[in-house]
Amino acid sequence: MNIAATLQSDITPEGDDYTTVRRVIELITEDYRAQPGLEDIAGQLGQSPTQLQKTFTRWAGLSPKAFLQAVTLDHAKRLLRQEALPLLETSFEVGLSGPSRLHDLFVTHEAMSPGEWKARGAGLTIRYGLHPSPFGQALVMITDRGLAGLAFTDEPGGMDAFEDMSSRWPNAHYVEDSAATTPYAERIFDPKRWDPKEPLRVVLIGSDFQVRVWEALLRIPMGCAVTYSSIAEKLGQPTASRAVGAAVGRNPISFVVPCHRALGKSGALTGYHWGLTRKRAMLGWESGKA
DNA sequence: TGTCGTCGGTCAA
DNA sequence: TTGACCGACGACA
Repeated sequence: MNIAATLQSDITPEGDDYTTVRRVIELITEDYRAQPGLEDIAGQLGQSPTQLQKTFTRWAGLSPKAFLQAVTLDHAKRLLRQEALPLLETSFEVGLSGPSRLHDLFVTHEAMSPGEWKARGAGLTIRYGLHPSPFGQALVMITDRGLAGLAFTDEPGGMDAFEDMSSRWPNAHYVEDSAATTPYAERIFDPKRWDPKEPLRVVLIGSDFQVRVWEALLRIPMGCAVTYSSIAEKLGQPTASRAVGAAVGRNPISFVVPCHRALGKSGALTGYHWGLTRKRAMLGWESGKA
């Protein structure tokens, strides 16, 4: 078995686990007033509590109880209280002093020129592939300048995600090439391989305002969260929180550009392009890794 | 809950 | 350039 195949098999169980995790999140959020216990949830999924325990530990390194706690409103509010620190002004280097930062995914980024953005991807070759991830199937898109897109889907063929992404750069040339995208997928979802010495290269394709918002998101450490309005403030446009929300929503490299760490002022998750359930899952997963 | 003010982004003239 | 339209917001009753 070669190295790539080994890594693939490392990732796959987590990918399968996501189906279970997703159902659990759906159950507790649909019915959170009833506060279903572990036994109830396991029963509804046709699993034993022990099985469920194993699934969670494998997926997030977290017990189901800790995970359920991590997706509550209270927890979101706690994350926001940590925001009192001037997180967004913290550079990557300075941020290294915080322990959780050491586990974060390190990224170098460049933005496309406005001309390239207006051309809607003309002259650009985008290679893509569908890969298992802890949050369902992930559609990875790369250019020769680095990672350009990351989307999620629960559909077997992932066509919904592909159409969503390709409509952003309709003039680009798309080539299915999962051999090329596999190394990216393996790295992105494996915290053990997040290495400041070898930052992940990403290319941000968007309008000027969008790119500034996405850069701000990249400065939020793992396991932390900020509000839309605080991003607007940091950008020097304190009244633009609503526009920030719209720009965050257009983030083409979800998870890597951590749009799931942006919350409403009340701690409410407010929205997520790839589904609120996935946003909860990401926050829960991160709280286990941070 | 609902409503309403506000401000950028986007797209079509 | 302009104007219409639309939010992953936020404040308030």
